[in-house]
Amino acid sequence: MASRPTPIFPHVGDGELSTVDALAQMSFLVQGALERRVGERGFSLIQTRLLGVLRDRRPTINELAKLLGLDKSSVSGLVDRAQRRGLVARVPSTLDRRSVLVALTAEGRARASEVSARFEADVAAMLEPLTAAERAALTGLLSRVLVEHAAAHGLDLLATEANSKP
Amino acid sequence: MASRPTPIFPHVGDGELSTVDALAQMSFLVQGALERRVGERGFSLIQTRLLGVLRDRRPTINELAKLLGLDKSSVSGLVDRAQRRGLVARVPSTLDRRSVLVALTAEGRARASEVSARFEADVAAMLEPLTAAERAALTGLLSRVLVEHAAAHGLDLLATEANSKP
DNA sequence: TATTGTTATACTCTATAACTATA
DNA sequence: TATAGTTATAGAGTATAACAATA
Repeated sequence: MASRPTPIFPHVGDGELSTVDALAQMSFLVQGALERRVGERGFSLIQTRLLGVLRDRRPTINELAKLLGLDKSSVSGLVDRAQRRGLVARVPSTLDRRSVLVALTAEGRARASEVSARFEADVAAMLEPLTAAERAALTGLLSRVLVEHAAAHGLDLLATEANSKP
Repeated sequence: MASRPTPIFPHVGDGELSTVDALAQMSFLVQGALERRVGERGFSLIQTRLLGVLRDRRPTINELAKLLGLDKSSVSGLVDRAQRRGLVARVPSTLDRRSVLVALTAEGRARASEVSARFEADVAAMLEPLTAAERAALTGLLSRVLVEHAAAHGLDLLATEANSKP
């Protein structure tokens, strides 16, 4: 109830939380877990996302830029660094000789799986204080928010053309 | 139920979500809102956090490093850039002449308030699909998770010494 | 000797603008 | 002409190591 400032930074305190505060703090907690987890493995968050999107896609640089919300020149450098580490490969497109397709290597796929398994375990551990019923309730509430938000914003977190293309 | 890969990247899809997925996606959504919001104002997330922690503190560089989880050299540069923009000031400590205290300027305080108000509004808007009772339930569940996590990890998200010092 | 803060250096990440090679 | 990708450049953000001033 106190007039504590908005937790723009992580702050797990003692007082009552507003829903906004609780959500903000939870997001910092989850993101922090992810960053720490990938950092242990020598990855950045964006490199991890790159590997993540490549798990079920083989996009062009341009498509990657839309998927990740970055400029194509940023993606070019991102892919350079991942390639230098043996995690991805550039495959020339046969349909359009200007394009290159970016694909995971076996090594990259292995690393992506490791990191995501550990991250899942971290988040699952955070949820242990809740009973199964409570977890289900939480999932339901969050899903409602996510689905409504996606509907209201036309899935603005994803460049949807690239995604809906089979 | 499908074997969709872990959403290491934002992905608001159509299938059922696990609690871990829902939480991860929500955290990306919230962080994305924050990044977009502060980006509009020409701020980075870390600059915003810097302003945030300074709202009720006047820490040394070292204390800031603990609060933000960064090396002191990183904080030195961070403060340099904020100072160049007129958002913070370095105040020489009278107790220890090696130390400097970092304080918000009036301008910095104004910017911090603006950004946090807008961010709160964004998150509140996301929660609109829920009834008041549902929001209360969500808050309760998230608070439980946050409090248990803080207890289990000794508040590892904060450098607690600096915080518990009045 | 130990600690506080800065600086030098190196790397990642990001964007804008200019360029090339295809289309 | 327009598009796909790269490169050049500039800047923020981060860490490690070496340093000066103070304790």
